[in-house]
Amino acid sequence: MSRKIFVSAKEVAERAGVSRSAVSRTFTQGASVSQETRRRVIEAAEALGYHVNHLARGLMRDESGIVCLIAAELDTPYRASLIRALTRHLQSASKIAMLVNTDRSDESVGQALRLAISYRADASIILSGMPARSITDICLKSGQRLVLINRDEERDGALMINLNDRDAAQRAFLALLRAGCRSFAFANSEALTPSLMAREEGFREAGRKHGMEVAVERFGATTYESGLVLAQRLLTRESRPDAIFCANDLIACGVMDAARHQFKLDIPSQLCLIGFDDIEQAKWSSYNLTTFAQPVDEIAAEAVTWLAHAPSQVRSRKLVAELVWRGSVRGG
Amino acid sequence: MSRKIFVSAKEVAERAGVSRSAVSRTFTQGASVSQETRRRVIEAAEALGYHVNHLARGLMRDESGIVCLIAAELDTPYRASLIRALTRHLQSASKIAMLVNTDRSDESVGQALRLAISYRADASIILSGMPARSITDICLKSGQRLVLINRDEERDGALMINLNDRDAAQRAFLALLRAGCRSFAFANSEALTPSLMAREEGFREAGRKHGMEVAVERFGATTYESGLVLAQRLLTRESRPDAIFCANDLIACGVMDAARHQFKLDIPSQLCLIGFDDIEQAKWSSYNLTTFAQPVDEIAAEAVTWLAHAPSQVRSRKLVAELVWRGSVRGG
DNA sequence: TTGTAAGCGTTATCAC
DNA sequence: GTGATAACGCTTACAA
Repeated sequence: MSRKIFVSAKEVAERAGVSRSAVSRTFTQGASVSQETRRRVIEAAEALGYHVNHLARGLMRDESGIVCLIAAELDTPYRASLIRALTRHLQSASKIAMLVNTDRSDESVGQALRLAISYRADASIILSGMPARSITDICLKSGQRLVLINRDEERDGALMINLNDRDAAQRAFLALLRAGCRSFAFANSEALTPSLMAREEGFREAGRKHGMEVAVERFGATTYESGLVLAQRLLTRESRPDAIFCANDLIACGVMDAARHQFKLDIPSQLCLIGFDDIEQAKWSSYNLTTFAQPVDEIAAEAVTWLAHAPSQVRSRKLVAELVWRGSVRGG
Repeated sequence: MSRKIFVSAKEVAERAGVSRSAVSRTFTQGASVSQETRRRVIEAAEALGYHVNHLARGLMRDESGIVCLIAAELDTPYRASLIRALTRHLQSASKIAMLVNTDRSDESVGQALRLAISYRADASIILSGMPARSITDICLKSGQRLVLINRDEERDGALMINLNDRDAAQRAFLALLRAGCRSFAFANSEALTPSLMAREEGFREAGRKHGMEVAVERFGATTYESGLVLAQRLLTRESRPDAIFCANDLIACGVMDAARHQFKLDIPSQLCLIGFDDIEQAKWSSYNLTTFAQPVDEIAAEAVTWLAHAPSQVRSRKLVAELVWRGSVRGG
């Protein structure tokens, strides 16, 4: 099929009139080569268009330089920004990202992990789903690093990065209470992921603590469209909520649009809304959404630092999502 | 640092009581192995957690299975959805995506391409920027496939996938004209990419053809925020436009928000708007934007089909972006 | 500093 | 169908 003919170190060596090892050393960090040899090698390499074969290099070294990113729904705003941050940080650490698109099933995550093993990835970063222990065990036993972002199950030897979802939800409740809201609701999807559930439970718990009922509605995927449906359901209840905490910004935008355009409610005077993630659209003036900011860059930095450096003792990091005050809650 | 100890074919062979070649054949498409041998190999492999080393395999075969995706601003809605589509299609073709995040500079694209060569990628797909000919020549000479999406410069041997930006822009003009608009404007960024410029020129040309002046404003990056500024500039002109064609949806959303919230204009009765891309947010009821839909899935399918199959004669594909009628243009 | 030689884990070729 | 053996392109002792 495709006849690939890349130039090899041997050819460079011949042209430069040195040995193959000299070429290798020229392109290896901290190897000892004389100025003169290096110069001649570089020159020949340049002329021939030589590039070290990382496949072969990965065979010898115990680092391939590859890190596997495993995620579903890559085009979701929050996910996309996390992937961007991760690739950026990885590249700064001289690693390269392999991107595997899974559906939500744990089976497909397992498949992705197998792929990561096949390419001898130095690490895998899992953003969606939770693979079976059998496969993560192989990863870890093989010496592959594993980073779990916003998953709750543990894996010995893996790094878990989590947010203070529960606390944030409680803060959300307090903020809404202070804004004078009396009837609280939580708009969730049916995805039931750890972080989404933690937000729901945190919010419920805060309600309980203050002796207030929290209406909870769950529907479909974690999308804008679900937000529309959720608003429909919540805002037609006999005791209509005047405060809705949404599982994430996408849902919040849907809820807001339905509340405004369908129920003709004014935000925030008749309905206060809080989201989660602080996606780009939350800042858009049509939404101007009060929400919790995911520390995307910090998450990426933590992950990459951990997997690039010595296996430190830290097994779990909890980062905080700060409340960003905008216009969807009174006062502030 | 990290002690990686993956299990090799040799170990599987020993455990299964067969030769290394038997193991290799078991995992190679269309190799001849007896039922019995295969069974024993699979069993041993399973027990040991063996996975074929794609690095080593890529060394022998002339296919690594790796395809390099090169793009800037990965978290932009359109880009993110294209990346999602590409990874999905690549995976269906048993390829794996490597993701390289560039800034807009052509230099960084060149770096990305070098990386692609280093990992012996079967192909590179460029979504942003345009690398120097010197480096693309190396790619092509090495037998690496090259796909350019929405770039205008040619590279012999590469596949170019383009949209009918010019025609679309002309259609946009006609649609706005038919809606009764009298004063036309184009809101562009300063990115000056081929597709953005083609849209601008197509729109201008259509105006000229109908003897109408088209106001053009360019500002900043291709973002929502730029849209806000562009609206500011366009809507304060002495002859305020009642029709604005925007370089893309992000800008359109910004223009719309500024027009509504700042200038208190009603869409579409006082101002008609057309965007480009048909990002998720264009469907959101706050925008309900009439726009051209990028055939994202088709683009991805074209690209992957081409690079997975025999080097067909086709060097360039022009796909069409269809106009999606929503509520930001009168009539329709 | 340099070259020689022995791997790394595969697959492809070749006898059997 | 199977098992040796020779690549593939690189890194790294080791000896010079």
